This record gives sequence, structure tokens and C-alpha cells, in this order.
Amino acid sequence: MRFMTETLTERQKLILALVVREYVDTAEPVSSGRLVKNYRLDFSSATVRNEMAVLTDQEYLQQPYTSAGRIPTREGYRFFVQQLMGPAELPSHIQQMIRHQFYQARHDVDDWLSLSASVLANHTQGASLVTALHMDEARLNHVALLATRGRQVLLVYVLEGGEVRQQTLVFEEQIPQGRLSGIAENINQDERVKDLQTLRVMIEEAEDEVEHEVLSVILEEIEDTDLISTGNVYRDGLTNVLSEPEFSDPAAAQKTLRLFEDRSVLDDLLSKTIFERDSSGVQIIIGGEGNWEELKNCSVILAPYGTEKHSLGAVGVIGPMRMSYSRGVSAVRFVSDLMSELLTEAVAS
Amino acid sequence: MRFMTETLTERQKLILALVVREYVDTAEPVSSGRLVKNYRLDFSSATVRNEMAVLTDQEYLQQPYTSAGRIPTREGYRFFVQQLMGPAELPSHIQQMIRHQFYQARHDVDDWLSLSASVLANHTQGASLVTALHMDEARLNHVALLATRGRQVLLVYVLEGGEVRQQTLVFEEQIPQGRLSGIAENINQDERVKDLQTLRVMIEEAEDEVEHEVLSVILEEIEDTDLISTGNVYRDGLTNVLSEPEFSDPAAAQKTLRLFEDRSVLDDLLSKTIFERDSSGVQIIIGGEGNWEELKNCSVILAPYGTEKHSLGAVGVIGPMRMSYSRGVSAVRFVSDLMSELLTEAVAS
DNA sequence: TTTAGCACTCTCACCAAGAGAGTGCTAACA
DNA sequence: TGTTAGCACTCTCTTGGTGAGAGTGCTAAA
Repeated sequence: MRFMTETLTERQKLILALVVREYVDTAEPVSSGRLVKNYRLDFSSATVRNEMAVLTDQEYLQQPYTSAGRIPTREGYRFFVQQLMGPAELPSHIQQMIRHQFYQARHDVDDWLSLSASVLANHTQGASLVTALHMDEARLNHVALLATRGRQVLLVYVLEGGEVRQQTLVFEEQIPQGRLSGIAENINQDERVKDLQTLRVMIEEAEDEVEHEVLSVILEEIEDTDLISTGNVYRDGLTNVLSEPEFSDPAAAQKTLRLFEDRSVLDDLLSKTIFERDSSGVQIIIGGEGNWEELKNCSVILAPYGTEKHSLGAVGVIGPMRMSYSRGVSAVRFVSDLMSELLTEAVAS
Repeated sequence: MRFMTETLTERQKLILALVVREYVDTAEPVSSGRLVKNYRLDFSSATVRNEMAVLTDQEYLQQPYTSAGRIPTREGYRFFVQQLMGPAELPSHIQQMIRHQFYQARHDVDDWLSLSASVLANHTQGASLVTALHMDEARLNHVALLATRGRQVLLVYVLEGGEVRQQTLVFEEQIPQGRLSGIAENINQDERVKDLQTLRVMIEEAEDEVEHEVLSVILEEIEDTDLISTGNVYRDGLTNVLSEPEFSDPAAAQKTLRLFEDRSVLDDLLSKTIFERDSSGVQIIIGGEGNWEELKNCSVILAPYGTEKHSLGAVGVIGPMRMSYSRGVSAVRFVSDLMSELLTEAVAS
């Protein structure tokens, strides 16, 4: 019931911030007395109680039951994140350490991705997600076809922007490498980037059965995988989030774990971040706000990464609503910035 | 205390089998009365009690506490698996259905792998594992180098046997595609398969700085990834195993889940299966028997797959010790056979 | 050898009582 | 008017006790 003006006094903000902080630490409802004691406040617990009553009226705090301590509501966290949480940064020695780890893997972009996932999991104590490089639309830059064994053929294609995909195909009959090279050469021959329409035309014009078959399969594969969902998603820290008290109920744990197995929700989430350019930075979804029913009681911190021209992927962490947002945001921001920096550097000639 | 001869009477075997079956179904200690009632045995519960006492003496059964029903011990399961469980097969309509699914993905070996994981998870209600194709030792068949963007270079290499790997590399400076093609051509030029030693010699003989650098990085990458551990592992059905009552304790659930995140145990397990050729077929590890301390209370069913000449990977399921071994074995055997069949077919010209 | 009968054991669900934590309210105070 | 001490009240959580129920082991009879 928001009767009153929504503006909070400084003291109310302080108390809200402390409740969030204390609850994040202890996972237990925060009482007025505890707050005064732990933070040596220069007003009494009765005063805190009065302020808490106001914050409860305004729906920033809630009580699990009458006469228990308070815990933040979703709105409470939201207010904390937007107005109370300072601009957090990872300690500089940690930043150094992470940079060093990335440097050691400097030749391998895939390693950067799994490293990102592992860094995020370790520094946030949550579960992390990292999508592989991905472009908005499939426009072919380069195709290679390699006969590997018997009827198996390896298709490797490079998309505009540098994303690379590979797929093992099996054809009805064995096709000699020379033939394959010819077909690939055909696709690659003129310099301009090819969209899928060009490929369709080529299929129409194919000179023989084999070429027709090969091109069709290639088109099919590329179309199939023209969704974010095919990019690898790197995950880490699942066990972290499972050790949180909110997941001691196995049903809740299972529900959350299912998020990680079912790609659908994840994909929605991540692709939204990648393509939403203006958000320009870290995005925080608290308690599944905005129709993410599946994410109830969970929070997600996401950020896109990429070069100036292209948003190539997203990194993020998932944890219980009661997570350390400052640690989360600082880690996600640092990793996404670092990835962007490294990739931009790699693209620069 | 195995005073008596280890041979069991037919009736004892029957009762052991029924206890296993009933316990797998209900997850509750099995009482003598229940057994008689559910399976309409033509002897009384008192007789069953006497036989159960013998089986308990022989350590095939155990009691959680005095005067509770019985549950199988690890040895009980082992005996059941080796001597009591008939040669189980998946129902033929299920087999048809699975074959159909694989057929629909006939162009893409990677799809086969994730499909295998999903099929195993669904038909065993456990968690499944599938390793990607892998060869015993890295012997190069073919190398391709593609300049993708800026200083990024895509390295694709095909190993003897058809395994393909790709890696994105970043070099100190941009290298033109022509130069890269030259170097790749150099490696590919003579027809014989190259082992890593050949590559080392080539590094020594490299004509200039760039070639030396590129070859060194390639060697490094291949050496780094010459372990089973780098192959992708496909997983599915994590949530299945979490819904089992033995994992209602979050600590137990976490311990098991950690198995799936830490690759080390998994890798040991899977690589052992792949390389242990004589075992020729399905391998069952019950309750972590044989020094798999981490797998206590879990059972694993594994089988290698591959072509006649090469064992290329492994498929398996993990579940609680109280799992349906017959369903597990039949599913794992069917999937590994199917994969072998498909791959053999694909290799044949 | 099998089985009916029975006493015994152990768990589990239920209830009641008491301790403890924390609140809301009131009245006094600066 | 804002703050605080005091206090009654509420709600949870733990503890202990009790009774029902399930299931066994043992004994003695068939």
C-alpha cells in the first residue's frame, strides 16, 4: 500500500541497504536489534523498527511472519541495485590475476570463453553462463569442405564477423576431396560476402547431382543453426548455487537446475541481451521480473561483449535473489569488458 | 560373515531378485510380507524372513535398522547384475523410434552425440554422458588455416581416424591468407600421415619467423589437447537423477553434481572404458566399487563405441546405486551399438 | 521343512510445553 | 516532534513423550 511519497529519507535508505547486506550475508531475516549491534548505529533498535515499518509499508521489505525479522522484497533489491549500490569494482589485484590467466590462454578464443565462465563462477559464488561468439545473421565469408573418412565430410564455415562453425556431415556416397574442394572454391570464388539467398541461387544452378546434394545439405545446416541456440554455451559453478540455503529444498533446486539443462529459457535470456544494444552494459533481472516465470526467486546479471561494431555474445551469472549484486555486477562487467578488449585487439590488424 | 557356502538356492536367488526389483521401484526397505503379497509367492512371509536372514548373513542384503525391511547391499546388486538379470533389450518399438531419430539427424555426427545423451537420459531416468570422438594418439591427417578477422586465425585439423578439431588462434600480427595457406599446404603436402615428431622437425626447419611461430602454436595446441579431457562431453538428464529420493539430502546431491562439473573423475572413468578393449561391451560400476570413492552410492553403466578398428568414444549413464540396471544396460548397449553401426557405415566407402 | 503366532524393536507422526527471538505499541523524554 | 525504553504479545523452533504401525526374530506346532 504505497500511501506515502516514494522518496525515502537518508536513514531509511541506509537501513534498507544494511538489511540487504546483512540478509545477503546470513540468509536469515534481519532484526532491528541485530542491525544496531552489528553496524553500531547511533540510534536505537526502536527507531530502526519504526523505519522498518515504513519500508515494509512501501513494500521494500517484508516479514516472513508476524514478529520475525525483515527480508528485502524484489522491489527492495531493485531499489538497492539502482540507487544504493555504489559503482563496484573488482579489487585490482584480482583484476591483475584474471588478466594474467587470460594472457596465458592468449592463443585460443575458446579458452577465453571457458575461462570467463570459470572466473565468473569463482568470483560470484554463483552459476555462470557464457555464450560463444555469435552474429546477428548468417552471412558467409568462407567455406571449407574436407573429406575426413569414408562418407564423412567436415564442413567448416566462417561467418562475416569471424564466427566459425564446423559440422560433420555424412553423405550417401563417398565424395573425393578434389570434388569437395571444387564446390567450396565455387562458393568462395568471388570476393563479396554471400548471404543465404546467394546460396539458394547456387543450388538452383548446380551442375550435377552431387553438387546439388552438397549445397543443399550445407544450406540446411546453416539455416538450422542460424539461431543463437546452437552456439556453445559455457557453464560453470552449478554446485555453487546448489549449496545456497534457498536450494536446500530439492524441488527448488531441481527447478533451477532445469533452467540450465533446458536451453530455451537461457537462450531467450541471452539472445535478448546480445541484441538489445542500447542497454549498453550490465543488465540485472531480479526475481524473474518481467515475465520470466521460470526464474522466480533467482536473479540474473548479464552483459554483452564484443567489438565496437558487433555484439558477439553475452556473459552472465545466475544466483538466488539473495545474491551479492555488487560482486556480481563488478565481476560480470569486468569480464565482459575484458573480453571486448581482447577481441577488439584481436580484430585490429 | 560368510560362514556358509556362497551358493544360493534357487529360492534365495528368486527372493534376492525380487528384493532388488521391489527396492528399485519403491526406494523403501522391502519387507517379507510385501514381497509375498505383491508377487503372490506360494510360500509364507515367515519362510521369506528365514531366507532373508540367510541373504543378510551372506551380505547380499542389509537392514537399515533392526526390524526394518531389507535393502540390497553393493554385493547384492553385483550378484543380481551378474547372475540374475536376464539379457535385457529395449522394446523393439522403442528401438525403432530411436533409430528414426538418428536417421533424421543423419548428416551430422555431432547431433548423433547429443541425441545419444538425450536418449539415454530419457530411457534410463538417469544422467547420461557421451564423449565425442577420440583417437588414441594424435596423428595429423590434414590441416587448414583460415584467416577470419584481424589477427584471428582458425586452425582446423583432422586426425587420423577422422576426428576433427578446431581452434581459434590469435597471433601477434595479422597474417595474410595466402601465407597461411602456404604453411598449411606445407604440412599437408606429402601423403603420409604426420605424427607430432614430424611437426617438430618442421618447426626446426621453418624458413622464417612467421612460419616458425605458426607451427609452434599449432604444435602446442595439438599437444595440449592430446588428452581425452578436451573432447566435448555431452551430458543430459541431470535433473532426473536429482529427483531421486537419495538426493533429497542437498549435500549428497551436491557431491554427485560435482562429479559432473569436475571433469577429472569423469575423464578417468570414460577414458578407462575407451581404452579397455577386452571388456568388449558394457561395463557396470556399482557403488563406486574399485576405488572410485567419489562415486559412492552411485552406479555407472558404460560402453565404448566405435568402428572395428578404433574405439572412438564412450556412452554411459550415472544413477543412484538403486537404479534399474536392466533398463540401463539395455539402453547403453543399444545406443553404443547403434553409434558403432552408424559410424562403421559412415566410414565404409 | 514350513508356517502360524506372538513378543519385541524401531520408526514416525503427533502433540504439548517452554524457551527465545523479535515485533508493535505506548508512554516518557529531549 | 522525533527518539527511545519498556513491555506485552506473537510466532517459531526445539524438546520430550506417547501411541500407532510396520516388521522382525523366535518358538513351537504341523
